[in-house]
Amino acid sequence: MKGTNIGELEEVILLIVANLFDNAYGIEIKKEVEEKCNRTITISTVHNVLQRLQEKNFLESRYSDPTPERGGKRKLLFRVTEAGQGALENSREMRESLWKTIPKIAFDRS
Amino acid sequence: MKGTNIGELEEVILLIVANLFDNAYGIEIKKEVEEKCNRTITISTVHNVLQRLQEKNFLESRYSDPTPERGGKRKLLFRVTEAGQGALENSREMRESLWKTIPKIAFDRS
DNA sequence: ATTAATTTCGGTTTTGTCGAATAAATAGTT
DNA sequence: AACTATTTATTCGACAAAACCGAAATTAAT
Repeated sequence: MKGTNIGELEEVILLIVANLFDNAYGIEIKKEVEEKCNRTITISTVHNVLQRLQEKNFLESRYSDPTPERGGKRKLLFRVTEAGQGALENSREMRESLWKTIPKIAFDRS
Repeated sequence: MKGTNIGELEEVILLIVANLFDNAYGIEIKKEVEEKCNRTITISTVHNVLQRLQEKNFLESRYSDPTPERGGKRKLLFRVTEAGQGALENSREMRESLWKTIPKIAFDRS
């Protein structure tokens, strides 16, 4: 991959960020990935991917204000960029077009 | 990933193998990936992924007879296994469900 | 100080990638 | 028939990028 492509986990995290809308930050994203995708993932992995996605300009981020709870330090909030949205739509369309042309017999087992 | 997960390229190659039905072998797969996904890829990459997919039991293979053309040596033909089909369906459903719940506003830009 | 929520750092394994080597078949040449 | 190009294919060995984790650092509230 030449830096412009999008990996499997990158794609789901992009999708999760879009879903989380204005509460998309590390820990919340980790929770959603685990729930929605039925898989475990560490917070370090999430942040690692988030950073790569930002370097590729598929995500942008800003810091929130700290919340008034114990340990409530400021959060790094993410949002999908226009480029990110484009990448998401491209891979969706590409895969759907492949699904459409799979011959019926392909999945028959004898 | 503990060997049971499926990468981005692994997924498209699985899809292409299903599409190619009974002519799914290295070079043909390479051509299809390049056409359908609008990206370049070497034959070594294709074979490498094919092999991993087989180790994961998402693909099975058999040798064809040689074809009667110049250099027409036997081909290694691939077919998606039941497990492979399952993996494909799972990731499709997972992504579609994420798409469905993205709030309308998420992709609005101000 | 201590505790809690969050992100950052350093490193390992798995996936994605390629160039070059090898194998097997046909066509042409001697 | 035996050899040697040429063509279609797959295998090998190596490296880069993506996926992954444990532990350290940071920041706010108690």
